Amino acid sequence: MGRSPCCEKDGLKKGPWTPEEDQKLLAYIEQHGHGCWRSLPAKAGLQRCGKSCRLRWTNYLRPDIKRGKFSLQEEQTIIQLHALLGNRWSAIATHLPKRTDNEIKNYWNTHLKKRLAKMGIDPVTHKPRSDALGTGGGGGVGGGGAAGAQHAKAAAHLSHTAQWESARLEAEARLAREARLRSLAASAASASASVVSAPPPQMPGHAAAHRLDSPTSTLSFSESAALASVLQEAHGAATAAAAAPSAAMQPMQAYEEACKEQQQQWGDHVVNVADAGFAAAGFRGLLLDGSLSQQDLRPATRHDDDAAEADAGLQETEEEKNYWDSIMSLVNSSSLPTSSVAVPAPESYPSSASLQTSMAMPALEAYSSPASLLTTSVAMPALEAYSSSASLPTSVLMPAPEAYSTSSASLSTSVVAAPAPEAYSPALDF
DNA sequence: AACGAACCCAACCGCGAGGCC
DNA sequence: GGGCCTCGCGGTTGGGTTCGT
Repeated sequence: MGRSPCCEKDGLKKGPWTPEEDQKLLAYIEQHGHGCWRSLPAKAGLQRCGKSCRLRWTNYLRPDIKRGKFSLQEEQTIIQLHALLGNRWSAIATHLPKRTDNEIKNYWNTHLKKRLAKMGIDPVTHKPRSDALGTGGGGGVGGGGAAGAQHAKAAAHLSHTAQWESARLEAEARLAREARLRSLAASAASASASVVSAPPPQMPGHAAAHRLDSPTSTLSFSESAALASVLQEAHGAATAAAAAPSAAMQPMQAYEEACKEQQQQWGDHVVNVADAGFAAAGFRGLLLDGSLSQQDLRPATRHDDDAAEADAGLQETEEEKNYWDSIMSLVNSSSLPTSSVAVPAPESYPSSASLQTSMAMPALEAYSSPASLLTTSVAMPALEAYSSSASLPTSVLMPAPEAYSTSSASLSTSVVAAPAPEAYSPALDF
């Protein structure tokens, strides 16, 4: 309450910015940097509060801002990250180079939210709408209870995953910032051979040169690449899984319809239904369990004893499946930048279990040094290391958030402590 | 052509976190 | 340790534009 008024001083202008004001602000920042936002308006000759100036700069005038329509890949990224992070727009923005959190937020609210709603998906929970009817009232005692328990478990997993991802993002952000600072310091000290790799293409090089960095663009490349690698590998594993006996796949006609609709609505992208289905299984499993769901992959036959329970569970997961199928179909239909991200061949993932191994290690490796965050090719481990069908314990795959403490040193330590891929023997198979 | 509804997006507002004194 | 200040974030607003009748 003791807060000092920011924009309430008399004489300070509010509302839309004029071109003259933009020019003044731009000229001042290009010459001096923004420094202290509070004192900037007076120095720049603007009748605005510092907050307004900062907003105008970060959301509109910043030179490293891409304007215009969002690409399909950007939409996918937003949807997927929103499922993980919720309304943490700034965190989401770090994955989308040249997009501001405000722009993403607006795009979500005006486009994506409605689109998901149209598809019958709750944009808040990212679960099918009908889900609420099944579990909300707690009406079903028998099968509904089992389904509800499963759902709660899945939700808990998802929540845990989101927390972990959140902690990971923060750790990566810190590391990336440190790495870039080191990089800048190194290049300033010596113009000779570069110690750390050059800034990635998406990085606003000129902004860095002018010390006009956006606070939200520090790790866009590394994080995007890391995300892309995970998704790409999920896809790769799914492709391999699709080569397995056809009995392993459940019919998904509704999903096929959704895919067709999406193809019409979202653009003319090729969607391999079987492929996407398994990719969905993989990605959904990753989100909910940190592993591929056996239910998704096992043959249709099962024991009679747990048939009823499994039916209930299936009904539950079928809805989730629809959602993640639709998301994964988008992933499937897009072309990820394979040139920048080393992607293992699908053959490297002979089973669902190996998916766990392969998906975990690149991410872990990526944290092994701050510099590696800027060069994803360095981060990728040897593919042969992941050919075994061994599954990894979740604790190894996903270190507890505490492992990603504020210091990069402790992060590195925790990563180094993880066993080498070879250490994951087939004995761990389920 | 006119009007209202719906949509879009830049900008504002309030709050919390972190740093500094 | 506590208060103040600055900054960044997320939710919300409101004015301009587009669409439908």
